[in-house]
Amino acid sequence: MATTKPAVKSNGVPSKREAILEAAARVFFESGYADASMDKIAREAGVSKQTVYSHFGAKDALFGAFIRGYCGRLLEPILTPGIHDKGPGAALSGIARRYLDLILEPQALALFRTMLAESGRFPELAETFYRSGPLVAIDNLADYLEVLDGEGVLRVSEPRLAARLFFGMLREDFYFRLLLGCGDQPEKNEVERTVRQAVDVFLAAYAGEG
Amino acid sequence: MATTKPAVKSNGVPSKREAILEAAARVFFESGYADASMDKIAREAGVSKQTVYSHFGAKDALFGAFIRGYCGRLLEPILTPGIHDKGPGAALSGIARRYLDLILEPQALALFRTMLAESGRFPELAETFYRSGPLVAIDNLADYLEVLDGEGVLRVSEPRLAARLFFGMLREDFYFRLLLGCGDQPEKNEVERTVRQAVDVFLAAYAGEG
DNA sequence: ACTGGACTGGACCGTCCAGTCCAGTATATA
DNA sequence: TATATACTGGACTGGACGGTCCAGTCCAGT
Repeated sequence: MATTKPAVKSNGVPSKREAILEAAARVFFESGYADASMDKIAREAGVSKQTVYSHFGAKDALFGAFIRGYCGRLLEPILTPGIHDKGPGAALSGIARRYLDLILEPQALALFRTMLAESGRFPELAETFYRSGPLVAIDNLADYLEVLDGEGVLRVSEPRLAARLFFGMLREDFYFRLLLGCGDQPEKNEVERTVRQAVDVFLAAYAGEG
Repeated sequence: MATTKPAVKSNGVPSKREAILEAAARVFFESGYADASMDKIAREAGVSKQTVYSHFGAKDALFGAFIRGYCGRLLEPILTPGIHDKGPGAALSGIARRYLDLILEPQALALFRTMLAESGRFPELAETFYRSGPLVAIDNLADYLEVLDGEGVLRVSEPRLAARLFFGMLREDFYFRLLLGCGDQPEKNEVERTVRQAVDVFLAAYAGEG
């Protein structure tokens, strides 16, 4: 049933389909999957319920479209090229800051919480999410580490594992606190302190004797 | 209405209250909060629905009792004394292994997933969970690191942050994969590899020049 | 023999929600 | 102007679930 119209009509007005997707995003972000109602999504989109159903067929399909739409955009801010030519310290710090900014943002937290809650219901979606989110970040850093190893700047025998440890350090504990909803957004300098410490640890460990 | 009977009667037969709590644990582990039905819990407990309600009053109260009951038991296996007198490498490895065994266990994963999903509905419970789970582990390791720093074995200027980074490294990535339900339980040697690498990184970083 | 309290089993209520149906309206195209 | 298409709005179905109610059973203690 899902039509294949363009997201935005030639006249610049977003199509109904687009309006529904945006409303769905808002509602899913706010309520998760189970507590989001199709009535509310229709109301938010300024569209009748039937229109929602003729575009997306069912709630889970709408949810799938929403997730897939977001996964693509997730990592754009991290994958900025050109940060690699300032030396490993600056590069790692830059990657770290960008990564934390991304995953600590309330919307990203809400999305991740929702994915966790519904991973049982949507195993394939969880997989998609993982592949287009966390995994890409790891792969990217691992590639960079491999280059550094090749140049002899660092000694990293297992770049993928090292990358995973690095991101793990960054998330450290307040990622969980935020997911659990205890504790507020961290202060700028808390983030900075974590970044500095993690980068220091990482560089000290992989400097020469690795 | 909640009676204060002993968990197990003098004749060794578990009381109804106990049976209900056990059934609730099973059902909540399996289905989370929202998808668990009171009818099912009553059925599993071999008890009438009314009995459940006369013991616990409401679904959220039953859930609270269940969570609080588990929080206490969570960390017992980590806090084994006597691992500290084998040198930092062995001690850290021991702590790391125990920690991973604990958090990667399916039941613990299910509990954590449920807590994340319901943290919005039960903020106080989430806080309780955090305090009696992750926080205790961090505090414990931080204390130990402070001792090591005092003895001059390591140079750890911020023990709490260091502890958080250490546990973060251990969780690295497969904790997320497991939470998301993609990827199976890790092999024994995968765990071992992560432990070794994390301990190496940590020791290298905090060895002398800290 | 009687009492009081725990328990059963099942009917029942109100609510919420996904998904369907339909009669009517706007719009664009031919 | 006629016809097809997209859409509206609201009524409706069917089912799940939390929670209540109640008639009746069981049993320990007096």
